[in-house]
Amino acid sequence: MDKPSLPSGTRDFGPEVMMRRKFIIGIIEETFKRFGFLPLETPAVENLKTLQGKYGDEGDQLLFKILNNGDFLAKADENLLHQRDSKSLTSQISDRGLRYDLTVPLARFVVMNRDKIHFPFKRYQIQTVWRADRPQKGRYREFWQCDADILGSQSISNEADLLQIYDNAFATLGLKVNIRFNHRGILDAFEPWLEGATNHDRFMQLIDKADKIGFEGVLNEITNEAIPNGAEAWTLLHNINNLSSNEEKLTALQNASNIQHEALLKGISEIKHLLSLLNNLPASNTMTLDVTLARGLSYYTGMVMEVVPADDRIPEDFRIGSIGGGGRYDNLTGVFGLKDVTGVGISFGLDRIYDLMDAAAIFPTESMQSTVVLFCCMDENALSSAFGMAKNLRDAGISTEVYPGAVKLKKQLDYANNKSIQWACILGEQEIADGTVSVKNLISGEQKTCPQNQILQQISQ
RNA sequence: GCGGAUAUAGCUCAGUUGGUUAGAGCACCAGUUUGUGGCACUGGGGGUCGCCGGUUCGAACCCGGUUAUUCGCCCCA
Repeated sequence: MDKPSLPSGTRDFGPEVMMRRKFIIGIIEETFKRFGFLPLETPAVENLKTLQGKYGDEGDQLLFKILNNGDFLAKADENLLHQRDSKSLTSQISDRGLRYDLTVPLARFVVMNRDKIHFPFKRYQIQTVWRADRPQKGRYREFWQCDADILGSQSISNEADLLQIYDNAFATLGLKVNIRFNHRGILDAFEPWLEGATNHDRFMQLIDKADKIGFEGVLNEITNEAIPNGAEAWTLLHNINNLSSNEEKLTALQNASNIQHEALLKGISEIKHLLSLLNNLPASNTMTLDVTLARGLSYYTGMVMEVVPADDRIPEDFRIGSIGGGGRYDNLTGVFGLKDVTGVGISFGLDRIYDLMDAAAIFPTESMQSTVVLFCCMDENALSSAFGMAKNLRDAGISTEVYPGAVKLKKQLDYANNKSIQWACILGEQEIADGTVSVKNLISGEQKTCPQNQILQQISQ
C-alpha cells in the first residue's frame, strides 16, 4: 500500500488548527460586515481565458491548469504533440484553471452582473486561491485570501475605511502591526527623472525589495543595473522615509525639485485628504507613509497599502513578508469590456497571520474551546437520562456531549481531559436511583451531587 | 525555471571508524485502581531505515541514480 501524502504546498488543517483559523476568519469577516461589506463567492474553477494575461507572463506560468475532460488529446494538433510543445499545446487541452486571486473573479462578476449591481459596490470574499509557485516558508500553493473591495467610487474615504478595517481587525486579533501606505502618483513622478518607463518599472521592482535587502542592497542593485539617476532617486526616497512624521514627508516631497509632476501633486493631495479623515480617530496601530512602498508592478494606480507585523512577541528569527496589502486600481473591469469602473481593495493573508499568531503564541484560550459539558454514564441505562439533560443544556446554548457508551470512567474522563472539557456530569446507578447527577469540575477537581434539573446552576457558579 | 539541505516507529529525533536482534521521548493500548482524569510506575503493539542499484565477508551508515519534502533565488500573499 502507498503511504498517503499531500501534494507539496498544500496542508490539512486539523481540528485545533481549524478552531484557530476560524477564530481569525470570524474576526476579519465580522470587521468587513461592520463596515457594510457583503459576501461574495465565486467558483474555484474559472475559464482559462478569464485568468490568462491578467497577472503577467510570470503569473500565467503559475496558473494551475485543468485538463479537459474526455479524450482531450484526440483534437490536439499533431505537430505540437510531436514537438512536445507543452506551452502551445496547453490552449488545446485545457480550457479551465484554478483561480489565482480574488480580484480578477470579482472583476468578471461585476462585468457579468452590471445590471444588478448598484455602485458603490462593496463586497468581501474569503476563499482559497492557488498558485503553482515553489513553496517555501510562509508561501503555499493553496492558500486563503480575505478580500474587501469597493467598486465604482473614487472617494478617498474608501481608502480611509480600508485602513480602519486593517487597524480594527488586527486590534481585535491582538496582533500589533504597522500599516504602511503610499501613492503610486508619488512613484510615477520619478519616471521622467529615471528617463523612461522601462527604467521606472525596474526601479520599482528593486525598491520593493528594501524590506529584504535593506537600503544598501537596493542601492547596489540599482547601481549595478545603471538605472539613470537611480541611486539619487533611491537616496531621496530613503531620506524622506527617515523623516519622523507623515506631514514632514509630504513637505519634503513637495520641495523635491527633480520629481515635480502632475502625478506627484495628485498623490500628495490624496494622502493629505486621507490623513485629514483619519486624523482625529484613535487607532491601535501605527499608520505611516512609506514613500518606498511600491507593491509590485501590478494594476495599482493610486493609493497602495501594506501591513507588516510589528509585535515583539514574535520570535526574532521568524521573518515573514507582508500579511496584507491592497490599493486602488483604475479601470479594474476594463479587460472584460466595462470601462471606467475604479476599485480599491485590501486583502488579508490568512495563512501568514495564522503562522505569526502561532509563532507568537497569542491565540486566546477561547479560540480553542468547544465542548463545555461531557456526560459520563456508568451503565447503558443512564444514557437516556443523559440525553434528556444534554438537550436542556444545548437549548441553553452550552456545547454538550454524551460520551458514546458506558465504557470505563477513566476512559471517559481521559477523553474530557484531552478535549479540555471543563465539566463532567457523571451518572451511575446511585445517581439514577436518586434522580441526581454528580457534577465534577475537571479544572479544580471539585465534585458535587445535585438534582438533575440544577446542572445549569452548578456550572454557572 | 535555478541552487542548497534533509529522508530511520503514528509524531519529534538519536544511531559510534561500516559489525550480532535498529533505539529514546511523545502518542496509542493494557495493568497497578470493577465509580473518578491530569501525576507516577509496570508491561505491550508498532520499522522494507524513502526507492533502485553499486562497493563490501557484512550497509541505516560509503558511492551513484531516483523520488519526495524542505529552505533559499526569481516572483509573490
